[in-house]
Amino acid sequence: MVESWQEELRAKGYRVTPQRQLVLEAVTNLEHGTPEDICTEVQRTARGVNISTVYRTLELLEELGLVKHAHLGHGPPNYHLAAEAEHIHLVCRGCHTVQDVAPKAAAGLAEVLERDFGFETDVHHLTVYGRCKDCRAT
Amino acid sequence: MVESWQEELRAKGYRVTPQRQLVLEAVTNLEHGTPEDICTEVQRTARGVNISTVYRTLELLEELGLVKHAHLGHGPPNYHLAAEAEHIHLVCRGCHTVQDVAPKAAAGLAEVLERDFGFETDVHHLTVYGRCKDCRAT
DNA sequence: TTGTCTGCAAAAAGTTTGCAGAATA
DNA sequence: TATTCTGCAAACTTTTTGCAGACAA
Repeated sequence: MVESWQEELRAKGYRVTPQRQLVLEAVTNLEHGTPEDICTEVQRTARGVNISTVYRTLELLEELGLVKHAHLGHGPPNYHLAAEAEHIHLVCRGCHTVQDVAPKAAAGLAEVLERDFGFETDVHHLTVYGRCKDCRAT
Repeated sequence: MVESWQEELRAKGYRVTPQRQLVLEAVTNLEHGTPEDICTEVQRTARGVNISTVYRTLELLEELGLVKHAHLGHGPPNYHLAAEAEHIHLVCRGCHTVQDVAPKAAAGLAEVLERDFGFETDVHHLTVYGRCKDCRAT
């Protein structure tokens, strides 16, 4: 059976707090968000939640395997639910939009890296920079 | 004919300074380096070159197309010569080492993204996270 | 009640900017 | 000589940490 994450927290000696629930909800709602975004989202419900709590909570949730993060360029990291289907991020260096793509596009790459270098690719964390369709047209 | 970068600088109204030459040499020698690394390398030759000069110079050199940078994870960006053969970075999330790989490994990925999404992949800027051979063994 | 968690404030790390003097063209 | 460039210092942004009081178990 699948334990709830709350039970998992308690089992490990951590505590279930409103802040932790709110941060997880915010990550769920935003789909992709920076710590700053998440903090803002959380504060729509509960004012006064501190940014440092958001950082500490994201670290904890990532340790538990509930959320993951990716680096999408210059800015702060980008968090989303680990439960979401894994995907590749396409970042356009023209308009800075982020597009999600199914991981099978990178299956060949992962295979080559595995075979030739013994490298296990974390496809979920793959970010591809380039130019999107729209920016190439203009 | 190919102009030297010094002539290109002058032609654009910029000036050729010892600092700019040293930063470019440092990027050449280090192959991969953060602004901090580059600053340290430069200071082996010329003490007193300031980190802010390094940042300003890297920005200029990138604008001229002489260097490029990639984001290899949590830390600061990583600069190298644009003239170097393009390559993919494999970053191990265990030991944080960076391995360079020929871009042809990503040819299939680039092709799929081009065909299905009209996305032009900047292979040079591609960073793949995962676990290296050594870290998987232990 | 016990020990963890939070908010606050301060410290770190990385990067940018303003300005006066130094250096290039 | 006329600008551009540099070093320094200060400001800024993002993230981390220490600590005392608040809260979950």
